[in-house]
Amino acid sequence: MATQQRRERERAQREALIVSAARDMAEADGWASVTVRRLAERIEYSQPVLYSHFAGRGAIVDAVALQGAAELAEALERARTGAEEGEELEAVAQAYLDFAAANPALFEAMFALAEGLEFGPNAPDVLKAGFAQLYAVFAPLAGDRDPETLTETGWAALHGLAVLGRDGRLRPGLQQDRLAILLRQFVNG
Amino acid sequence: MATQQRRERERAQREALIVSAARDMAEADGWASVTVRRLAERIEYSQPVLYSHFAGRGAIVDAVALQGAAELAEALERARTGAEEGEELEAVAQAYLDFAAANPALFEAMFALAEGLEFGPNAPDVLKAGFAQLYAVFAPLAGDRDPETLTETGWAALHGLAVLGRDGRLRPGLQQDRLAILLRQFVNG
DNA sequence: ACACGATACTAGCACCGCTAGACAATCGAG
DNA sequence: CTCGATTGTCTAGCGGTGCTAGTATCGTGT
Repeated sequence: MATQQRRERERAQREALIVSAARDMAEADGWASVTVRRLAERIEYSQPVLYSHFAGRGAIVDAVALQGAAELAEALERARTGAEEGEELEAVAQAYLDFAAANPALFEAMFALAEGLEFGPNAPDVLKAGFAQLYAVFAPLAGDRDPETLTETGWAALHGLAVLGRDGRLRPGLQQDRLAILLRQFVNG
Repeated sequence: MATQQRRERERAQREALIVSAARDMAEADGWASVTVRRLAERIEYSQPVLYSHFAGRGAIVDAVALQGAAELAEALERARTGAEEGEELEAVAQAYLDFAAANPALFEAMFALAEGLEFGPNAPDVLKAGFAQLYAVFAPLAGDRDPETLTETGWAALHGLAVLGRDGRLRPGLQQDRLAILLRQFVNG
């Protein structure tokens, strides 16, 4: 019946609403302030409704993290394909740092909070897509070394810059300089 | 009076007991399982006693993080001074990764949980001491670049390797290869 | 011996994640 | 069109959390 489809559509819409509300709240006041109660009030439903969509609070965080992974992959791809020839690495790396700086709570969900977000061989496609973007710019530098290992190394270096920078553990205002240093190490190695 | 001193000594001892108990529990079952109630039961005191030592649960985490910073600084220094000439960088970098792998909960406290742990100019001495160890091995590679910025970059790269590796986001068993790649980029740059 | 100050405790607050059971709205069969 | 059945939502409440006010107890100095 058509009614059934409308139901499912509305349900999917509400699920998206939950995820985006959680994300907004986290980005505004931190993940600690994202409680199931407040989230329920925000979307104007009672708490059990949330549990009909997600297994628990953790699953909501996971959903936000997954959304973040998708957006990150997209941002990296946009940066790479939109870059001048020969400047893809700089563009992608910059996009990674920009993404982390622009969406700190989202980044936190992806790399600190999410428990059910699998990496490795069984990782969701969006994660693999993100890694593929990094691979596309790092692998050409591998030479005789394993390109995947080199990509992992480059990613980790970039990631460290992002997280330490976000937490105020590196001197502010010098992120560009650090990125320049890092990339020079990689293109010259 | 001498009694007063004994009191203070016992008090300091109990404070250390709290910190080490929290650390042990976190390392054994994760930080989520470190609740004030369980911690109180573990040290065989009631909860308010904890609050006479620390402002709250967060302050206990901070104390653990500070202890971790001290141990990390010590481990790095030991690695550096104990290394063969010319291999200080490898030794220190390896020590950093080993420390993160051996004390995941401690590392989490330091870089994800601690809220009251200041970095930058007002950072506690132990943190500066740790950075100084990194500076000692990275700065010589700076050439015409700012040695502090290069150190920050090297630290970040190393840190990224540590955290992504710890969370299972890089293929296991290849940490050595990645470190080798990373260091080669830095010594050749 | 006794009053006093320090110290630890019991009990309870508001809030958390989560869920059982009651209730209402919608659907399909006759 | 009516009436069970099913689906969906809500109210209320459980155990646990961080934290604290008020009470009792203990050791101390006079």
